[in-house]
Amino acid sequence: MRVSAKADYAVRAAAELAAAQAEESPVKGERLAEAQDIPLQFLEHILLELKHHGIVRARRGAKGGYWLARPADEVTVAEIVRAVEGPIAHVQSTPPEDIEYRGNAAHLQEVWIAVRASLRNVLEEVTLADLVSGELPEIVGDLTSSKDAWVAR
Amino acid sequence: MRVSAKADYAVRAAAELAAAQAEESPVKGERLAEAQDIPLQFLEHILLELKHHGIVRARRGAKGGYWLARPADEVTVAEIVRAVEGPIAHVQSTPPEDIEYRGNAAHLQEVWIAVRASLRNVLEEVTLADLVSGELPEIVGDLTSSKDAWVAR
DNA sequence: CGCACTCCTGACCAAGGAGGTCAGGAAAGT
DNA sequence: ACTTTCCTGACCTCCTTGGTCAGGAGTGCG
Repeated sequence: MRVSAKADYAVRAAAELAAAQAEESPVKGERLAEAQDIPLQFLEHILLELKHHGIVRARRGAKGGYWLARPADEVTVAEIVRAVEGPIAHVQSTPPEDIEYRGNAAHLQEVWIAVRASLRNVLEEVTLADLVSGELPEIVGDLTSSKDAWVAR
Repeated sequence: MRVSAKADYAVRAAAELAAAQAEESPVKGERLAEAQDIPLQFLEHILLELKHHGIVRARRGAKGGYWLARPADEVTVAEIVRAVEGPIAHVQSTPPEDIEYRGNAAHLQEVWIAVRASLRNVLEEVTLADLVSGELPEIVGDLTSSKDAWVAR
């Protein structure tokens, strides 16, 4: 139930690309790496994965670089996380809807389904445009408004 | 963002213990392992962790076994997951409230906080008693009622 | 007491993932 | 031709996952 460095890096780099969408020229990997303090060579692997998933485009050579394949308000955080981490909220590497629980754990499946749904409610609502502008969807505001949400347990 | 086998096993075993709370004698590890089809020796390690976290108690010898340290309606799924997996929704192994994001990713922190809060909303609401009875809290019903929640993406 | 039973503990192990680095190749521009 | 930048695969170290194995220590019973 943790977020990997890769996913964190991927979202941050994508946020930079979203912000740069106005400029009509691609952004170099080096600039992304510096802006977000991410190891360059590792970042390029991540960007390649995003490219393979159709989230990002790239061109090589002088004046080359990366840019978003779609408008920033059509790319969700969920997409990016899935591109680099795989499916969200799998249990033992299988999707919760495929698991059959026995005995007194029979209803555990519904709990894991609910967990996945609640993650989706956040991650699929937030777009890169939201992230860059800081105007996050209502659900994020609701969830973060409680003081409780900001303390560890 | 996945649920480990260990966490899944731990919750299932705990559910069996919750159901057995009426019988006034401890439950053997072997019986738990068979009821939930969990490798016995692995399960005993897990039960030991739960014991160290004060969730479970145990006695050895003939007529020994495990039982819940508290009533089943006072033990949440969140507690069990934390006992075996550690803190929920950490990013790069640090809690989201301790991370400082720069540049265009500045608001990413709020997103991860919201992710954690939404997980807590589910995992801290569901108790072992809920799980065994099948009468899950309202929030779980809300989240699982949509057909959408049951399909992969 | 002695013994069977059950939990308790640490060591170990194979496979894979996390989080990178390195070296070289292939397109694009000038 | 040459530089720039992405593209790709190989490699690396450390840690986690999902276990197994061997033995020790407490508990109850005859």
